[in-house]
Amino acid sequence: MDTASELLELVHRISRLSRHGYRNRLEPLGLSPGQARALRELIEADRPLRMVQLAEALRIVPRSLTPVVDALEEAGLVRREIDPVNRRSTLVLITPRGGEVYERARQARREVARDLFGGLSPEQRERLRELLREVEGE
Amino acid sequence: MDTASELLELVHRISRLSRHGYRNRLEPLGLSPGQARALRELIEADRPLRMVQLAEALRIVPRSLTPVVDALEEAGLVRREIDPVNRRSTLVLITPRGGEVYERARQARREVARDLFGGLSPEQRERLRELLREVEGE
DNA sequence: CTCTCAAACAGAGGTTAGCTCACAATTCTT
DNA sequence: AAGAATTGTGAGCTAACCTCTGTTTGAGAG
Repeated sequence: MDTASELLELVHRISRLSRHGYRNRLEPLGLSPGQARALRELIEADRPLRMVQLAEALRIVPRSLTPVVDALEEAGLVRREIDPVNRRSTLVLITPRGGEVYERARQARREVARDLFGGLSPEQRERLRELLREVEGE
Repeated sequence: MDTASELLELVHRISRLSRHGYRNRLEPLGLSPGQARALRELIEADRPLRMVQLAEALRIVPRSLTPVVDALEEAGLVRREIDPVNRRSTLVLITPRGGEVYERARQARREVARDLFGGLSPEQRERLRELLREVEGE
């Protein structure tokens, strides 16, 4: 097996490991990894986003975002609001409760990251980050 | 965002990219990535495997393997056979056609790997491999 | 100012890749 | 011989994606 193919396999496995750990740690919060990611994009944007914008940030098609936001809204973590300047659009806003839950989700993510990458030295992590950015960047 | 958390995100994105590319390239062969992986484990084992063994190689529970093997059998790429030495067990065997299709799947995988990791020098790929192996915990 | 076209979202329905729990057949242990 | 464990699968669930359609709304052409 050539190196590149092995890399493919390694990425697949590590991604599965991380999803698994993430899911477990988020479970007590009632969040799925996808929901946590959506919440994070909203927090990081630091302003309400339209569905299309949020979908783009998550690199999914808008239709796939609908059930994610449905669940978050159901849980009272975000709110939908019609965009006053363009009534076709829906703005997604974080509620105070959403902010609180996100803080805990962030903590969970840090723990997973430590579980997974804690075996590497800071220098190794930095090198890994550079390499992966390179891979993602084209 | 700390480095470890960013690594989590990068792995997630790259894994999605690779799955996507892999799926596209396998589509003409009528294979899903999971089916291709099962085929590969069988080929690499170079002997018939029991369901449990194959599931273990793929790191999934046996129940999840059943529909994968169903599809491969349906397509005539593998055959199920009762293990003569233990009639509870099912052996999964590759058919000649399975071997042929796998050759093309392997080619597809190499192409995806090149698309994804082709931007790295051989030394970078090697370093990346070492780091990811470390993370996976051999 | 209307008329058409495009954008934004959600309904309906599909796929892959997992999971658990329950159960029948078989084999192993005592 | 009886009880316990192993093996595979039926039934049924979830997450995370997708496409195709249809409705509402906005924006630009004439």
